[in-house]
Amino acid sequence: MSAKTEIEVLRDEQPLHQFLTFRLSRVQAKLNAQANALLQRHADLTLSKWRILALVGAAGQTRLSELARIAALDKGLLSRNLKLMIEEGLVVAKQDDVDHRVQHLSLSTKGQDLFDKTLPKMRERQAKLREPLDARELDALSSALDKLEIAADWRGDDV
Amino acid sequence: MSAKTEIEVLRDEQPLHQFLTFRLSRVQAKLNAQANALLQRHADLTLSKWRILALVGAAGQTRLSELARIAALDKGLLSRNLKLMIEEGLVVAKQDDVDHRVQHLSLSTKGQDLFDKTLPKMRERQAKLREPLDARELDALSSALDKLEIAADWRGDDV
DNA sequence: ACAGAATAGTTGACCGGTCAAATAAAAAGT
DNA sequence: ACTTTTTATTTGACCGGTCAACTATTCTGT
Repeated sequence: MSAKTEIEVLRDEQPLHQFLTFRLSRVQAKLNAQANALLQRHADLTLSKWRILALVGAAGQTRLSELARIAALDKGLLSRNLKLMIEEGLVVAKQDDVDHRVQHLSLSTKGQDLFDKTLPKMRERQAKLREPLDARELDALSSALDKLEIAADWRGDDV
Repeated sequence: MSAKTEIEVLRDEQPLHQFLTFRLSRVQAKLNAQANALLQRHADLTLSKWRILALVGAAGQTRLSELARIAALDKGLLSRNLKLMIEEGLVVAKQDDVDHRVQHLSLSTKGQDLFDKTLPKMRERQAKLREPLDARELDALSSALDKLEIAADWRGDDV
């Protein structure tokens, strides 16, 4: 019984393209491209901008740091995108007059309109994506994502 | 019964940060960072290089276009990374002598060694990631990924 | 045999996301 | 009051991934 090389084991038991993370990143890339195409076509938005639009909209009023915290988005990314969106008149920023560091962010009417116009399309997409999944799968997927997210925080110092 | 605005509906029923795709991209970003950190620490590899190493290793002998097809990786990405990996002596490229366009790729001994050295760490990580998931969840996650990948190919021309 | 399509791979341009440093203001400690 | 630390945001540098254009070679159809 000769020992198998790692490569043979991999080939036999779990080809790379079945690694959870590998598949995940493929799927995610595709979803990303899909969303970007959809947004471009309907709203002249990038995915990042759409997310920020939705986050600001849902929050009603926030600040950059809160968005970064809640959505785990990069501050730099937020700062740059918000700057653009403010220039485009989608978001309004109002300086706090007690703490001069913070800006209060909210959607302009234009931003709300764009959001209201776009959301149904995105909802429809979400529905299309969920459609092939039954309730049990959705549920399991959801809890699996939660657990993966937690496991992804672990820095494997012992491995 | 006043109609709710889209924003209210969103807030009530399905906040953005619960959108499947949003969570997916967050989880994926974290997993990515985790993998990169692990690889940096143990093997001086990027995630892309590791994947290519594993793909070439598992295939035994391939060509760029085959990798692109199988793994749905970008040709440019592959070309650049392979060029580096060939320089680093991890991969050997041998020109086909009938079709002068194609290069046959395989791992060098050094590449194999690196792969054999790294795979257990990566496997351990995969195991750690799967660990908190029960069989039902793993199963659902797997089939959900397949279904999502299919659904992600749909370009919503009717939406 | 030859023109045009297809295929393999490389390269350049660009863009989004990430990280770290810089700036600025406020809070906390002494 | 004054130095240090923390917090909020901006900016610069960089890197990976994507897309399109380009080169080189082979295949196909007439």
